[in-house]
Amino acid sequence: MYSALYNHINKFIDLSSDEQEILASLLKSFSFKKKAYLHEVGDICRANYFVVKGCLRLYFVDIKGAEQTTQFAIENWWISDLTSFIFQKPSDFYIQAAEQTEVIAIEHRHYDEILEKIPKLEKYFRSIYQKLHQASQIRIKYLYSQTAEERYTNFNKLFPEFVQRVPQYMLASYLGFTPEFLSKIRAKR
Amino acid sequence: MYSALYNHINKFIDLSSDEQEILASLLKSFSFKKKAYLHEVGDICRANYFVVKGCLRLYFVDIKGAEQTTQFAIENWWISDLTSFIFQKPSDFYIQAAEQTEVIAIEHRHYDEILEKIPKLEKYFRSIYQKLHQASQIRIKYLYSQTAEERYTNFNKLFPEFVQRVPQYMLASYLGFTPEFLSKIRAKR
DNA sequence: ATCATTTCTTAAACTACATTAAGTTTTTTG
DNA sequence: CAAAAAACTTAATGTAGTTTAAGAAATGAT
Repeated sequence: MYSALYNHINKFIDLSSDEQEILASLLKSFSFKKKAYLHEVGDICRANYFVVKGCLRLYFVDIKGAEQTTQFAIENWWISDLTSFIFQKPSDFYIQAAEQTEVIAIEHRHYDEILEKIPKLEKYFRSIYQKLHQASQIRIKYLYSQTAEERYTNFNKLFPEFVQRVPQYMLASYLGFTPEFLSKIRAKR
Repeated sequence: MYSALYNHINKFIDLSSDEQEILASLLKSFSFKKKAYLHEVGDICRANYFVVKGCLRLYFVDIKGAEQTTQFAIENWWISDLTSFIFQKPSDFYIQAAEQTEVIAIEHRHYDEILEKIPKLEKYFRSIYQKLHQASQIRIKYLYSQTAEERYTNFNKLFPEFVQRVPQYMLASYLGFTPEFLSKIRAKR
């Protein structure tokens, strides 16, 4: 039970078995079918989700009605709409399963409690958010320095397996262009 | 000494005076003139910087030779090239003072030490990185959903004082367009 | 105050990518 | 395994924003 998360946590800190037990009492597992929603626009993002198996995506629908995927989370990554999660206010985003997905969830009412009862986890989450911030800095740099085609080529080189996992239209919006343009890029090869 | 930082930290946690003393022994203050570099491309980002007064920017020079500003930090924000700072490897970025700026610095060799000696600070930095991640999520959403003109109008509405503080060419690149286009937008009004 | 430097503006020509729309292929479901 | 739904492709047309280049205005240094 929850061993995927324990293994991940233990890469950063050492949890005693007492602490593991406390933690276990405050977690929940969920399973989502492909295309199921963890929450929709207007809902409150009730939990911070750790992906055990599968793939989630965070997206919104823009003014023209197009889905814009802004984040993916695969195995061992956390995902949530943080603003909605922290302040428990309605989200502007959807979180959807891009594949059949198993998650471990920390619900909002247990988030502070977990950190109070197991202060060591502050270090774990500090590390997690630090990594997320690092990833953002790199992503923003790519968005600002490369053309659409370069972003695709580069992403494909860095994460070839991942590119196979999700529909192209999700990837296109994540990389900041239209599915039609992605087709065009691919046709060139 | 360092009171700007203590005040900020105390919004998140309570530091004892013992802890403040330990912390003080591991911090350094620096002052930078407008346009001075905290580090340049190829240098290692030696410290994580807390802005006491003034404004810093993180930017890189793209393949066409244009400066792309990817982050600003004003009073009470932290800034660094995290990848370079954490792994102590050469940076792809410049960090430059956009104004005469006073900072408090945590140098890399003291970063882990500070967190070990004052574990409470894990919570502080968890909160800081959590906020930064939240800001990134919002920023990415704006980048993906608004036109250049909307981004400018919106930013101007949210941070009117800040828009006055930095040259337009820095703002233009931060918002993802050229200075010429910004002039065009402004001419419309 | 004056000169040099930096920043901002204007406008014409250009281009990377979006839009629209129709057709094709692949995947899902009963 | 057939029908429906979802995902992908192609191509013509359109446009938001870039590029280039020159001049004007603001700021800084002596």
